[in-house]
Amino acid sequence: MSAARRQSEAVRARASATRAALVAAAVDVLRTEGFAAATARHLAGRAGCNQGLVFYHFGTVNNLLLAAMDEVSAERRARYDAATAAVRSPGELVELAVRIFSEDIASGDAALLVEMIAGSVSTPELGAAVRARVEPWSEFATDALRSAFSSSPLLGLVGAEELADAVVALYLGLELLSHLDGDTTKAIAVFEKARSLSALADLLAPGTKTESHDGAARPLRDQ
Amino acid sequence: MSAARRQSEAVRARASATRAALVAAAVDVLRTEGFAAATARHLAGRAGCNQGLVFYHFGTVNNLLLAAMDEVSAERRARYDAATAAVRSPGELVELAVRIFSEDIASGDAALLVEMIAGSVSTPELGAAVRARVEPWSEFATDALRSAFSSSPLLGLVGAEELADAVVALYLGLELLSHLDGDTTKAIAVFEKARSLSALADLLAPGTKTESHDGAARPLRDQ
DNA sequence: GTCTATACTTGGATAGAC
DNA sequence: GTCTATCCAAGTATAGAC
Repeated sequence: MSAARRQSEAVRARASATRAALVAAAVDVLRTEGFAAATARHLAGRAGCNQGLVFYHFGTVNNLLLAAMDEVSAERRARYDAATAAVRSPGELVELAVRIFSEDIASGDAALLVEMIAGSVSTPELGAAVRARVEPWSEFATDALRSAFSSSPLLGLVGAEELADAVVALYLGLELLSHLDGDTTKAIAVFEKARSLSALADLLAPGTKTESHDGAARPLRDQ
Repeated sequence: MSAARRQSEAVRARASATRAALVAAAVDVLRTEGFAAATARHLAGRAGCNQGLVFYHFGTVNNLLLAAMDEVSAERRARYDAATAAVRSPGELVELAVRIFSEDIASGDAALLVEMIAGSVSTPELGAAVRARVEPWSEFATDALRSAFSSSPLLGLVGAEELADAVVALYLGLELLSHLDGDTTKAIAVFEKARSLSALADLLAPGTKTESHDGAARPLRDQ
């Protein structure tokens, strides 16, 4: 390997580190300080690099924010997919949803989403891009519901898409309320009730493939 | 009445007209262009007056935005109170909620609320004031649920506060989704399903104080 | 690729004339 | 009370040295 080649790789690595630092800073700022605080200067400061690099690497601040969305979307998708694979009943899906909602509100991932959607109201050029990044989550929720509720009569009454949209809306709305209160009391209380309702539903629907679970999601037969 | 007195009243009237124009402009901008677009210059332009008057009358832009919140809160509260007084069953409350949600998403009142909550993330000094203006709506929803579901077993299962918070969260979340899509298709679909579910619930809960009404949710036994 | 410096724009807020 | 003029801070974006 030539010296020139080695250097070009080092340069490339540093550039990619800068890009990653900027994306990480954008994720962090969107999570904790909101859309309006996500300025080029502030993000570059957080990333420990110069303000001009935002424009060099991403062209515009908006593009950096979209890259931040993509970053967390990838993480979340991987987590969610792994978790839904183990779901075997409506009750387990509710249990999983509660866990995911709690984690995302605590981590700020939900806040990031809300801030980008709400921010895109005042930044029309973000609208389509943000929409394209939120839509997959409605589809994900729809699929998860269809799979977990396949033997339940519920989807015959309400429809998987509608229920999925309601769940996504609840996710976003609970994030707004949690931020407003500065704590997750309300969200947690809602989660608890959802849990007990779903347990009841499992009892009333003997035709489902429910197999029960302990605290988190483990099937009974493994105990 | 002295000439001086007449003039001072005219002056006062003009001042109050300016204040009202600024508040109306703030309401309009928050509804349609979002939090970030609500700047002193833009609002004054909409109100047809000078930018400095924002600070003369309200001290800060934030105070003007809070006045805008108060304005629509008063309107909405009057409308909601009148409508809930006529509610006599869970089904009617769901019907009313659907109407209110639809109206508020169409008018932008829901958007105004969402923008102020999301905007307060980046403007911490707004946090407490916005919270104080949102909290009454959770209480309103709690009262409406308690009253309409008094003879229903549902509140024994989930609790009025938790259900109210979930409803408020759904309201906020559906607004976010509706804005994102640029239409209210998803929200309307969710509403339709809520309607059919509540009709079913009314049928299954014969102990409720349902007394029928024209509209869409009339109990079967009256037909 | 990264930095410094800078041009340009927009926004919050105040002073002073009317 | 309202307007004009202005200050100052903060933002986006680019040019050019390293």
